[in-house]
Order: sequence, then C-alpha cells, then structure tokens
Amino acid sequence: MKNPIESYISYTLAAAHRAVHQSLTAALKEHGVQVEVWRVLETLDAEPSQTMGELARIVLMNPPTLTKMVDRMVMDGLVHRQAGKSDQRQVNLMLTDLGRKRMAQIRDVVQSQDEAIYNLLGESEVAKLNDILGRLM
Amino acid sequence: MKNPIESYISYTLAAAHRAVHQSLTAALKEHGVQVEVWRVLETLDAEPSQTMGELARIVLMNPPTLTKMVDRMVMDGLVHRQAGKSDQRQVNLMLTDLGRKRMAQIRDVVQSQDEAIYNLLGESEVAKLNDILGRLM
DNA sequence: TGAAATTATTTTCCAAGTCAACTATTTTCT
DNA sequence: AGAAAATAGTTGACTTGGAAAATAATTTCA
Repeated sequence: MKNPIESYISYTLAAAHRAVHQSLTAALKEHGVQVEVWRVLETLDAEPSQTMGELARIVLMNPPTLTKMVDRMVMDGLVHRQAGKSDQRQVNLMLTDLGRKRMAQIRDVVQSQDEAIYNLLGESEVAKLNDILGRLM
Repeated sequence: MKNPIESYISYTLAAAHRAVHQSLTAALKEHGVQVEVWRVLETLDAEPSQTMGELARIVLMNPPTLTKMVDRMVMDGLVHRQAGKSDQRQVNLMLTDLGRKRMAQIRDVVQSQDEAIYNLLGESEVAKLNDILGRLM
C-alpha cells in the first residue's frame, strides 16, 4: 500500500468499479450500447412499463440524465414513451421490438463478463461481496 | 432480488460505489472540493511532484480530464505545474501552501466518512472487502 | 370546492467528460 | 548521426452530465 489513498474504502471501491465498468463498456461497445442503456433494456425486459422515476432509481441515474438518455433511445428506436394511465404526470417506458431484439443480442455479452468475475472470485466470495456491498446502501 | 439486474456483480458494485461516492461528495461539497480534487491533494501531499500520467492512473481519471481539472486547481491556487527535470515532456505537480492548508482542512471529513463505513462493517469485513475488490483489478 | 402544496418529469443553462488529433520531446534503430 | 517511432501531455470539437427552474398533473385541506 504505497499510496495513502489506497487505504480508503471509497477509493478501493471506486477503483474496482472503474475496472469492471470499463471492461463492460468495452464489451458492449462492439454492439453500440452503453452500460446504462443495457441496464434500462434489461430492466424493461423483465418488467415492462416502468415509470421514469422508478427506472432512474433502479438504473442508478439522476432523472434529468435519464430523460436525455431515453430521448436518444427513442431516436434509436429501442423504447417508446407512453403517458401514465392512472397518473398523467407519469411516463411509462416500454421496449420496442428492436429493443427486445437488441437486448437478446447483448445479454450473452453481459452474462459472460459476469461469469468471468464469478470464476475469478469463486461462488462464496461473490456471495460475501454481495452481502458486504449490500450493507453499504 | 425482484429486479434481474440486481443479480449482476457489476450492478451491485455500481450501486455501492454510487452510494459511497454521493455521500463523500456531499461531505466535501461544504468545503467546495470535489472527490477527485481531494484524491489529487491527498496523493500529492503524500508524495509531491507526481507526473500527470502517474497521477491520472492513481486518481482514476483519463489524462485529458485530469489536465482540465488541474487547470482549475491551478486557477484556484491549490497546485502548480513544473516542467519535468530529466524529461521535459513530463509535467510535475506540486501542492501550494494553500493546497496543503486545504488538504489539512478536509482530511478529517474524508476520514470520518471512512470510519463510518468501518464501524458499519467491522474490521474483518473491511479487510475481506478490500481483498475481494483488489482481485477485481 | 378550490387555492396551496406536493409530485413526476422535463427543460435550460452551464460545467465537465470523451475521442481524436496535435505538439513537443525523447528513444530507437539503421 | 538523424529519420522514424514512441511517449507525455494538451487542445479542440463535440457529447454528456448536473443543479435549479419550469411545467403539468395530482393531493391536501381550510
């Protein structure tokens, strides 16, 4: 531990996050998809018709940032907006056919990078990591 | 685990990182200092005269981003640049008196948030976390 | 009821980040 | 030596992110 900031938990966490994020970014880049875009696709694929607010919370983005990213996703034909049924202020998002197709194309990419981490750490360490990280929130 | 992306390690890591980063950002905001600025101050305080490239690696930033942040830090009077002695292409950075003073002011802020995590997790869990995160890089 | 407060999302304006190209210096290699 | 390649850092054009204000719809409650 030659450098002092390496002893801070926030730093170690940031460093590990950066490494994993960059590796995932590189893998998804070949498919022209951003990590955050993948998160939205994955979330909507599992549970369609999420509102912007709920989605922002899940995909770890601030609402204004999500709005802009969704603008781009709409332009790319991956999702479309629909005014909320019971509450007109809300906006529900749903995948288009292309969105579902794109999701199917990249799922393997993400899963195989996740498996790589699994193999690197081993099952019990992954469980431990999840447990500890969960307590930080 | 209601949402599927919560089962991805990269996601859990991103979520924990976001939580910790936001909390540190909020604590430092009162002193008008960005997390990345703190990292530079802390690094230079421990080992003065780092080059831009080495510093970028340590503080987890891309070189162009660091250049621009250092521009601001120079304007704020926290650091100053000096052409490399043996290699004229290199730029060495050093803290100004104000930079050292600012560092002294915020060290407690960062350390107390780190201690909060320590207390939350306990010593052995922190060690385990550091160990696991270290293997991700 | 209906004015005031609250909530969901977007917009605006500005600050910060990225990629690729560029400058300057040093190294390599014939 | 000296031309070509490599390296350190910065710049410029463009994109993205963020805080606060704005808009629109819903709730609250006197």
